[in-house]
Amino acid sequence: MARAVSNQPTEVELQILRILWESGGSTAREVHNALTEIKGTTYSTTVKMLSVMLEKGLVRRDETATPQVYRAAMSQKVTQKKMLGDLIEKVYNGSALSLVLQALSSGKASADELAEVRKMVDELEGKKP
Amino acid sequence: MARAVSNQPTEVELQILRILWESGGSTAREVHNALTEIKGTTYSTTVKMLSVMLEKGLVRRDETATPQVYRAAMSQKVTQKKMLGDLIEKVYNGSALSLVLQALSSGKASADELAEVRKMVDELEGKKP
DNA sequence: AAAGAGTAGCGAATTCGTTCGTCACGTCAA
DNA sequence: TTGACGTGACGAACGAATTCGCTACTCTTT
Repeated sequence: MARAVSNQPTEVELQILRILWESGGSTAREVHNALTEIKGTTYSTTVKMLSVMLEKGLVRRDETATPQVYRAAMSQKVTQKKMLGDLIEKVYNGSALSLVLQALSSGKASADELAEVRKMVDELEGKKP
Repeated sequence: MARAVSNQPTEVELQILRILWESGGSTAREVHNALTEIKGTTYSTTVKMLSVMLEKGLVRRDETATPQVYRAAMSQKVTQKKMLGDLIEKVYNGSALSLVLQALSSGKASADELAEVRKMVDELEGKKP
């Protein structure tokens, strides 16, 4: 048998989604121009990927426009939350806390960033005292 | 052409690793017993997966023991960090901060957990005043 | 109208992940 | 010793992901 279909976007799909999130909407050509810089694949591949993603519902397209314009079907934020939740579930045994602690202790956080995290914690604690 | 090999463990591989992390080391039979509860696959499949993972270097095995004992080649913590870093890179455009903020704002954090996060922030700030 | 250029779609080819059937071997009890 | 049983190794098979070649259209431009 084969592996089950993942509900998560794959590697390349994610790269394309990032391009679309940044642009807000692009033609196949525009997506290709951005994609080929990091992947070196052909135009044909890009178009195929877009059509696959269309079938999966990952992107929508405006067919009235010429050339057609593609947009991400889901916002970046929603997608991030989904994938984050998935990681927490599958890799952190459902513990968001240990993920957060590990992300912080990775040592990449600047003072400013730590301050932001603190602010967020303050806010959340204010809501449930 | 086909897709490139990912350096990250796949879905099933991850499930097996979690079993091994928890047990600290198991025979194929033991892994299978745990795996079949969530997957319903055959013993043959489990053994095959283990041998694939052995080739990939995801697990080691003690061949002197009978039956052979498998252990995860990498600690859970290291694997988590790798996968977390990957997610940050590919989904959060390299910003650990936005991942942390999103994880916190998901609203799943209890008061105790928030306190732990605060403690971590305190510690980190203490190191770079 | 014919040539040129870009857009879109289809299907084939390739590799990976996953699953399983089957065979070979070793051990242990009857 | 022989038969039952568990362990382990292959290789086949299938679907998913990815890549690309080729064809068909649609506009321009000459």
